[in-house]
Amino acid sequence: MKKKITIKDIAKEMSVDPSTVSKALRNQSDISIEMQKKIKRFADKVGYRPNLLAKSLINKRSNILGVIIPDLRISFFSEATRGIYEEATKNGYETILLVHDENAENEKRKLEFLSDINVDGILLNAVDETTNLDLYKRLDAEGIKIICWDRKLKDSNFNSITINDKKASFELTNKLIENGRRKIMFIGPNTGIPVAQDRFEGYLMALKENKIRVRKNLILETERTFESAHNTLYTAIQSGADLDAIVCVGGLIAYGAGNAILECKLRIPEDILLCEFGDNDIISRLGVPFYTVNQNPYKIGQEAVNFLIKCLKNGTNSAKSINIEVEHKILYRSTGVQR
Amino acid sequence: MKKKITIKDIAKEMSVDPSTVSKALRNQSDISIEMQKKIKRFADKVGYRPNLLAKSLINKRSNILGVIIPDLRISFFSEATRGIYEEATKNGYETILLVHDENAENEKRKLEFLSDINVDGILLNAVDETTNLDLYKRLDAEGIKIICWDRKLKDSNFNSITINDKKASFELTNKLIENGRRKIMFIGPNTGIPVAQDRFEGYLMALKENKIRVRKNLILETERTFESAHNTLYTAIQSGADLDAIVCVGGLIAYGAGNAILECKLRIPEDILLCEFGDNDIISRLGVPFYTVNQNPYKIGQEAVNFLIKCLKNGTNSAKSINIEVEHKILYRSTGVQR
DNA sequence: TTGTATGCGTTATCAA
DNA sequence: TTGATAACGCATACAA
Repeated sequence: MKKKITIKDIAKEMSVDPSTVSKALRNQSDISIEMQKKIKRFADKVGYRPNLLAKSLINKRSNILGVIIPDLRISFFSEATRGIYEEATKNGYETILLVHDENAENEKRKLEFLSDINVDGILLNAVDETTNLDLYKRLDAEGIKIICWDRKLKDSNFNSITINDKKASFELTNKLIENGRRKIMFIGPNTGIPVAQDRFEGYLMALKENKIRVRKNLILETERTFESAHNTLYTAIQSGADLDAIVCVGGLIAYGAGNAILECKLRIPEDILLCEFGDNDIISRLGVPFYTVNQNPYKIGQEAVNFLIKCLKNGTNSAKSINIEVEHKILYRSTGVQR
Repeated sequence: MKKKITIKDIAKEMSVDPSTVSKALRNQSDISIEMQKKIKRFADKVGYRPNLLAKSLINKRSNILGVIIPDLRISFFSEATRGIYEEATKNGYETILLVHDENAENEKRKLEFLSDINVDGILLNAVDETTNLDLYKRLDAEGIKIICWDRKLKDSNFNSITINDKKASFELTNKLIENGRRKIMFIGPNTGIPVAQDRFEGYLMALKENKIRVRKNLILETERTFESAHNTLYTAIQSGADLDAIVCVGGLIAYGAGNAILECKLRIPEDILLCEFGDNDIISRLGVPFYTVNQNPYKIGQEAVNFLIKCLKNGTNSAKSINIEVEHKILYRSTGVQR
């Protein structure tokens, strides 16, 4: 096993002091150009690479950003993640990606890990807004900048970047009403995730504006999983729930709900219009058309990184309750060639 | 900014030596149970968390695994990744995910990053087998275990875990022939990626066994991107290529190829049968049925981790030319309820 | 312009 | 059973 070459090794080989090597490699002006060149050439030849752990132990900065996402199967998250790492790379940061799977315990472990390795900042798509709030705050206090994207944290003041969820949901629900639907169901989690609340409010607004009565049995609560959404809706339909459209808060929920609808031998879109947020690939598996809110995931990712880096550069607080809004689009996805 | 609490801080507060604290926290037997309890209680109270950087600087082990994948949009990779991190977590390892986007330069940067932060091992889905081969070997020499999954590296001896690509491709092509197709196109990259070679060989085998002549103009070369695959096939069809089925080496290629077919006003599956490897969500966007090879991505991920951990535990070499084979399934994905 | 000493947070090896 | 010291790889004041 060939040990990795260190500054010490180089220093010994060249009979100079380690500090001289260290300085030379970082273009410190108090080392002669001659010496700098000589040392750099040698370091290059032997394939020297600085140990990031040691570096950031001293610098208190790692140039690493952590990205926490709920799920890899949801294309909204993977697209946003692409925006994040491409933009981060451009700016000289390395990003590492972690998945919490809608599980607060997982999220906690991931966050602590990121703290343990001293990342500079975190781009967070949180499980919910309450469970790990204290931890978010602790990390913030430790100096790790946190930017929330897609899901904001209402009762905290972390900066965030999202679409206007309320407006989008309002527009989406209106589209359904324009299509002649009046028995519109809403299905989402109710664990205090503001993004779900905003979408719920937009839904209510649209109903109200169109003088459609809100019916309790058309409002369903589910976890953000295929199974939960599927079972919840399946049971509801079997119990006689009467709907002609359904607004789903997320992609996995829509996939589960759509599956339940088809399983109940109802047709999409003839009997029930299917809607979701995120323009997610996985819905296409159902082979039916659907309404969706395209959230510009790539752009959300890019802007989230830029926002974070700005905070890092300025050393300003990342908890100033600033929310950046990215524009959205309501789309109807039918099958066949597109994009 | 509240600084993170360290062992030194605890030691000072409790008027003991840092080394005592260190030992107590790690249940070293030479510290009295009394003392251990007292110290642990205090550490807990103040929310002490060990600094992983400092730890692994000494231990030469980080308990971190790096996972490098080509693309997040391809569900095969994301499913495999789930298998990886769930299994890794079970075994007390943290995994960090990096994406190379089929770009060797990216891959190099990611690999060096992983080396720079001293990960214990890497689960690699390589860009190709030649470009960064020296780097793979260097990392291996440094003691970082590397396991290849999905794509093996033919001329090296890194352990790997894949399906039997040749057999799968043979079976897949045979299915097409059973369906009455004779003008079967093959489209894939030819940058020395063995997985593509094996699949190509399987395709050739099936043709041969069925006494179908291999036609040069039915073998197309493309990069692993939507655009490249799309343009390549579009041009071929416009130039009069005559095919009634197409075997695509990967998901993005199939997506691009399928798109080109539909754009040329040809029907899938009536005019052309579409096939791919990986059972990828993104194909569903086309809204057409397709043949696919399900590669058991979750299982590949799990077994890859277990393989890697075994190497780590035993301290055995990870380059012994061992290949683990995971079973595959040929599926026909039509739209509607499924899974 | 170069070298020396010290420290980042942790652990291993001694000595007490 | 506990404490002192050196070390991991690197960086930075300061001395030479």
